[in-house]
Amino acid sequence: MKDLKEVKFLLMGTPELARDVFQSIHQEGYKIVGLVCQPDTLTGRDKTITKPPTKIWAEANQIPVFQPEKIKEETHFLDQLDVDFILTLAYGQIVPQVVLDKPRFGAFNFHGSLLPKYRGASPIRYALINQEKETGMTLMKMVMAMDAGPIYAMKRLPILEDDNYTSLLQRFSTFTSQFALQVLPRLCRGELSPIYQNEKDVTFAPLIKKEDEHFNLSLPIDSLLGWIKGLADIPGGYFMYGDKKLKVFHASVFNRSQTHPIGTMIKADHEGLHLQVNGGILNLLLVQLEGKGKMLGSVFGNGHRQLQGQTLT
RNA sequence: CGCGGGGUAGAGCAGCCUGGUAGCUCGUCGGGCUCAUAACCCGGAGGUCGAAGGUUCAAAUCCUUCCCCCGCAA
Repeated sequence: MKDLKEVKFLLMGTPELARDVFQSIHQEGYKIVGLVCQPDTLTGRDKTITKPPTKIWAEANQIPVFQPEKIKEETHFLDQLDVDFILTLAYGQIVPQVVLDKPRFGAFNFHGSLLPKYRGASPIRYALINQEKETGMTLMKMVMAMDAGPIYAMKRLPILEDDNYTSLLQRFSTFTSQFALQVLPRLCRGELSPIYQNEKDVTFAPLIKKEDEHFNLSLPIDSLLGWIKGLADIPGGYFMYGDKKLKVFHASVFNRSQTHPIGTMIKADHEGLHLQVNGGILNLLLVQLEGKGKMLGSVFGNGHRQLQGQTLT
């Protein structure tokens, strides 16, 4: 490959993380021939049309945008394109083989885990849920099986003690941008060699479903804390208090004693909220009752002292 | 007009159904106790009850309209 600036990339990605990384690639001077992202959606109580972050960025930079409803069935947008590499990052749809075959030098994916761990839709969240000490980004060649292709490059990222999904995602943004800029020149020149994934070490990070947002009180306290971190701040997991959701965005282990039935709100006053869970007491530090605003556990407890002694489910 | 919850002192809540001189906790200010304190005791300040209109002798409370916040659904 003569000049890196002549290599034609087709980018595929939808959320903020993809936008930030794509922006770095673009600013570095790489030639972007198009962006593929999820369709616009109607969002919010007033149903306003929301464009994906990557689309907003692409439009601002005069990059052609393609938003197939189902890329499995709509690939005609490829006809007009001349593509050397496809780079995917959190696109949101399974990419069919006919698309993977389009680029001259292959389709590659940035996946937010240390493959072969956490194949699937939610690798970053699952690293938090399982209380991993580190995660990372993997550049891999795309094959039809989800996240199963050979690894071309990988970079590790430590997970901090007080990380949640929001903070970790934010660090992933700059981290992945750097990683991409380091690795793209070598990819273009064909200097990276594939390492096949060891199927024995494969684990999965499936899409987080609605019901997963309801915390499972039978889980041990550390696991529960992992779920709180993995779901915060968006969408935020919850316990049920009566028929209302009580979201918990931040919590800590108060102690590891078990003196009450699981789910008992041992303490609810201006000093805080203490919830008995399996194997310890959780100090709920940032909560939100359905219909109300987000507030500190101590502030919420101050106005809801009747919660003391009640049971969450 | 997608469904639902809510807007009451600086903060978080109760009161509203069954109209009648606005209450609780925290904070704040002053005093007391104490070696001391974020602890405890006593006292005070602070509210046009989201906005406008209506019903009534009387509206936080009932009716109408509007504004704003939040959960869900998409």
